[in-house]
Amino acid sequence: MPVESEAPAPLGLAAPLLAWYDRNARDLPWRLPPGTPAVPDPYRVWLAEVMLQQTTVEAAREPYARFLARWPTVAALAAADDAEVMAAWAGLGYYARARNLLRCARTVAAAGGAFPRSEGELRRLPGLGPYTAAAVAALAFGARTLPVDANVARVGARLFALQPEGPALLRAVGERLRPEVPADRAGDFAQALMDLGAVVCRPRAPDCPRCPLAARCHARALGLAEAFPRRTPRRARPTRRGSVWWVEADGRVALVRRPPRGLLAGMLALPGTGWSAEQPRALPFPGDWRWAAEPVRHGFTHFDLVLEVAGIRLAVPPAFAEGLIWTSRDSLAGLPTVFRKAAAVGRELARA
DNA sequence: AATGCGGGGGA
DNA sequence: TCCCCAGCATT
Repeated sequence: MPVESEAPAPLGLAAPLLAWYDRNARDLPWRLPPGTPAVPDPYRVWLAEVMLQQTTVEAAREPYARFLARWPTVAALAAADDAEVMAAWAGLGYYARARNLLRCARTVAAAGGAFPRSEGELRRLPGLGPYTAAAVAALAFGARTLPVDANVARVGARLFALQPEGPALLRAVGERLRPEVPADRAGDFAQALMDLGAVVCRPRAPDCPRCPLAARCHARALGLAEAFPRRTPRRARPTRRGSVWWVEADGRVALVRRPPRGLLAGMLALPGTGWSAEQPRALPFPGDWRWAAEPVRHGFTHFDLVLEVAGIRLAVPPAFAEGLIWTSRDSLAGLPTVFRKAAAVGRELARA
């Protein structure tokens, strides 16, 4: 007998988990009720999964509805203007997702308009990593695989009292839980684990008495549910400073397009200085400027930004920089959050 | 394996 | 305030 068939026997987690899910599934706009025989539209699943990468369910609800209404099919999205999609993504963060969203839509549309069904093929599309490829395969196509997100990783870490962190934890959880995936409800199994992680097996104060898997949970048995998964200490975020300028003329304001790589790549922005540790107030040209009394503060992933805001209103639009985009003062919806904050301040400065 | 990449919701 | 979220691409 070959020794290869070392696949661990299922522990029987699916039955209690799915029974719990059938009664407690969250009502989410991109989800069909548990046990629904018809699989959902792969386009909707994919759109939701990309939007939910490192983004909370609550933050994704409204943008998801907006995107779906505006671009109801992958063909519609593939035909959209880049700037329009980037503007619609403004405020959601991680803007590489929006660029990859478009690249992926165009790839799929060019290939006939149907998403590939296999996890391996999905994995090659722009913006689909291990998680999203598995999620689309399981949720949209019923493939017997398991997407391991932060929820599933936490549930698995506690269930098996796993010590590893980061990518090693994701692998360990996948290896342990994948054999538990039932062939007929792979998508529900994944979503059940996610809901369990979000609602019961929470990062803080897990509600173990309500957990259908509590009797099988090793961390719970140790009285250490909240200690898993191990938390990696975070580094302190440095502060950077800079200035931005609200330059208004004839009801329009000067914007610029940020470079295609790096932070806020390709997004609209207010013109201004670069950002560094120590950056004094600076202006692009002399004039009757007003400085905001308080700077705008904004936290990014790895640094905090303190932005001084200067505003001026002129009779004639000045050409003080390359590539200025003169935009209606009242339609700045396409700005990332940091510039939306600064614009609100600048508009007031130029009003007086 | 480590790092860069946003923003917000909830405690 | 702090923590952490339906991760991915790049190095």
